[in-house]
Amino acid sequence: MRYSANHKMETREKLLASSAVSAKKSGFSTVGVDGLMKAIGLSGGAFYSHFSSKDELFKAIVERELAQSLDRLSGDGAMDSVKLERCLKQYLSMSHVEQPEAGCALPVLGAEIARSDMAVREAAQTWICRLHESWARILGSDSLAWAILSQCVGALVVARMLVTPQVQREVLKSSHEEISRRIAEQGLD
Amino acid sequence: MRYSANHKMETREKLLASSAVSAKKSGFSTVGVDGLMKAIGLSGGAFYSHFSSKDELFKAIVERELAQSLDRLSGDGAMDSVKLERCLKQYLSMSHVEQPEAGCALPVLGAEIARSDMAVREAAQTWICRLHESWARILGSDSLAWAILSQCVGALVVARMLVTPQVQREVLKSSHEEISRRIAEQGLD
DNA sequence: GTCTATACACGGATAGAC
DNA sequence: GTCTATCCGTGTATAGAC
Repeated sequence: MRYSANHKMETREKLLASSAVSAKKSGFSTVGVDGLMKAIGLSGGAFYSHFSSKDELFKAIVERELAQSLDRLSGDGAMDSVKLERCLKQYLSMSHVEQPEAGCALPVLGAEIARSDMAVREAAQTWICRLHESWARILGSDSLAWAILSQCVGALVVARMLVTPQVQREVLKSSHEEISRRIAEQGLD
Repeated sequence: MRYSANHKMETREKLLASSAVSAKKSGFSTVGVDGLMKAIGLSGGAFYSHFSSKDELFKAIVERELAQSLDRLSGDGAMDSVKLERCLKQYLSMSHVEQPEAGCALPVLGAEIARSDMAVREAAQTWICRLHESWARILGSDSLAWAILSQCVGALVVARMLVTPQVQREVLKSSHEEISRRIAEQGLD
């Protein structure tokens, strides 16, 4: 073969990483296959050697992104209140609001995932539930884990719609305070 | 004139209402001008007698939707704990999850609003801040109002990504419980 | 596997008749 | 104000050469 098996893997990985950034920046339906390929220095036609359709790419992006989020947010198993606080601070930060392309996929792609076919949503559910389980274990409460997860996602969606940095900051700070307060009340396992 | 001034107003209103439904169902960038006009029984070309561009329509949709949300969620001024609970129950319900086209625009259009130009985001900010003020007055806390607003939006975004109704219900119920508990602790003004 | 070329549908927007 | 026709760009996807 003129191209090594390794080459294909590497190209696929580059495509996934680059496409995830583009999708989080501009929305997945907005970006075209041609643009996604050009972004990694290839032509549009080469796309279909890696994915049979754009939808299949989306599923792969969602899986990759959420696996990464699980990694970032669930920690290495030993999660104490300090690490938890650091996690929250990073998620509910202005830099996260300002750089959607580098952050969590749920606030940006949530609506698009919700409109996708079953394959994508099943993938999303699997990873979201893993994320939830991880937090529920740390917090000692299934309900609280879902509530905090929702609130974090919502805070970013709301803050990103706004124009004024001060108001954005207020939104982030409010969720951060309410969550910290609730966790302090609850105590960790 | 062959068409009354009233006719234009009515057509514009029909277009706005119908387009909002389409946008909430399929995403604004996904739907085409032609489809939006056909949905109210007109041809695509007639669109530009009402809006100079698709973006201008989006701004109008956002304003109309958020004004409506403010109306639904802020109540008529006299908001007691019973009305508040009814509001939350409706927002965090399975029918709201299942029928995005009939519900709040923030969870569905939030990401698209965030990517829009300043005109749209300024309109969004104005109405979101009014909504916040209304809730803050009721709750007696700016911070709590932002936190609850974010959590409600986030819960819908998260629930809609999922496939299994039981998990969706759990997400909704968790946020509902946490919010009710927090409000009970806080007390109303 | 990647390229160029292409088929084909649909996007937003405009022009002129009624 | 609405229609039909049209311009022009872009979208996804495929075919065949290398």
